[in-house]
Amino acid sequence: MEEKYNEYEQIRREKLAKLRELGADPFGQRFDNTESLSVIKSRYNPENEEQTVRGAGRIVLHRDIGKLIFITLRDWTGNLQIGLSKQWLGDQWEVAKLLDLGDIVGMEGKLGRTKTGEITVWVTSFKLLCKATLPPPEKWHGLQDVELRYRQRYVDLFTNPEVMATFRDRSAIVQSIREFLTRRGFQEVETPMMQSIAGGAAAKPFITHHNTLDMDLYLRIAPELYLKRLLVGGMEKVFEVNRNFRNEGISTRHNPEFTMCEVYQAYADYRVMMDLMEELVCTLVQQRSQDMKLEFNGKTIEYRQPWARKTYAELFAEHVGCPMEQIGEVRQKARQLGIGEATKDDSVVVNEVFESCVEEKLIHPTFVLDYPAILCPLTKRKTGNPAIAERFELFVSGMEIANAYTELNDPEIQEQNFRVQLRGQEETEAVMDSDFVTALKYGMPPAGGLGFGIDRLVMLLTNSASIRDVILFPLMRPGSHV
RNA sequence: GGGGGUGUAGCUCAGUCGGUAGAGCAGCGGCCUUUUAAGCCGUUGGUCGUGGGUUCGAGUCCCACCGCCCUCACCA
Repeated sequence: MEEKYNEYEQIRREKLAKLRELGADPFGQRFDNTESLSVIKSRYNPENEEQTVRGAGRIVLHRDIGKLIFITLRDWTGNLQIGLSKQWLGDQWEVAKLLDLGDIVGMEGKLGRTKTGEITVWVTSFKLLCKATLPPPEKWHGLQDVELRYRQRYVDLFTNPEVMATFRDRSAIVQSIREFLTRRGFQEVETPMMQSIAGGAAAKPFITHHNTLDMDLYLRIAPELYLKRLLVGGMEKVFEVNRNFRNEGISTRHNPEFTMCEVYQAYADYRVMMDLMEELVCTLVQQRSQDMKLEFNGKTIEYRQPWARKTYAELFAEHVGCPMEQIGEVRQKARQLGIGEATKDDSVVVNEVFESCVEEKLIHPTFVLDYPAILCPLTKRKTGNPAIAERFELFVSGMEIANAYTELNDPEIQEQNFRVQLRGQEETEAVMDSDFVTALKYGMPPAGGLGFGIDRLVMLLTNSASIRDVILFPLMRPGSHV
């Protein structure tokens, strides 16, 4: 198939041939014994300007002033200026003159400074490691087009250092979470991503098909029911960090695939998980803020402990203005809010009013506890009050960050809750996970369970307004641009 | 799915009342051995998202469609 090259590509492809004539491989080989550019920079010592250093990176700025070329190299630790002089390079000078923005080079030289004080590697030899045949975006503004940034994240990463920083942060956060839990004796496990029954949450699943078994499978919407099977099996403290898939709307807070951390601890309850969550997040905040305050969406969030802990009913009365039990008033409020309440159950109306009146008010970390039991089919009821479930959600900046409960371990109630849930669901999803009920019949210790979305937590910790800014390759429709 | 916004050179962006398509960066040619978004001189580059329509004439007005962003709805 004949390919069409634009002006830039054509010119750079011509340079490939020139480079080969000069004996330079435009798509070079391994380049060993390098140090990162920021380390090289930090090694500068005015007492010793003869240190030999070796590094590699991409050309992000290029100033050719004739017989001397200044280049700013970038690797994922930072930028470093190098100077290439005709006087020092001999045969390689011809190659140096063919270097372009975007090329990747390895170099060796003496670490010194220019007369204006810029730390600079005076290059004694270099190797072209990869010729870029497409030009990078504009050097000052970088890549701004949001669509292109998501579709061509590889360009976004090397042109916009703050994007690289966000994803390095994300990686560090996930690592810290693993360390935090592992240090407390939790064991990381992996449970099925492909499930024959999509359980553990109420979301629309993605469907896929196994050819040999000739059966449909669901990409999981939650790992919960498998992790609790492990509690039955005798694993006492487990967690899993992995993807969930939900076939629902996309927004600044929702991506169809997202990363979830779920944690289960035998012999605990939701209050234990509340303490665990508070400590975990504070540990993460502490690693990036001296005063336990972080900016998010233009607001300063105060993470200093202790965090607010309020019941669902308290918050309802406080922000809606009437007790949740007074269903007549609640329904009136719902109508004011434009919620079509007529055909809905009381509990659903109450919850919708709660979601639209209360959640957005919870800016600083707030645990909302003791939800109406009807909303919580997998949760143990409060002792002495079967209408209330031992469940909490954590809100920060109006965003649901975590969801946790004392796990229901009574197989009879569980089966009953499943049956209630099945009513009113579509046929494809209406399958009872009877094996899970069987597991409970063998006996699951009382336990606390906790789930939190890694992506949203990373948003908070990195002050990212959209979930797409913390997911390397957010889902996009196939585009025609690229 | 509804509402609002947006799409112009490789990138970042202007484009007035409907009247020959613009700048900066990048590129190409030239000068330059200490530049800092290097500078100076010259210069190439366009299916104005796509398809229709109105008009003597459309980047601009109208209709439809496509992508993206925001928002609402949906969302245990």
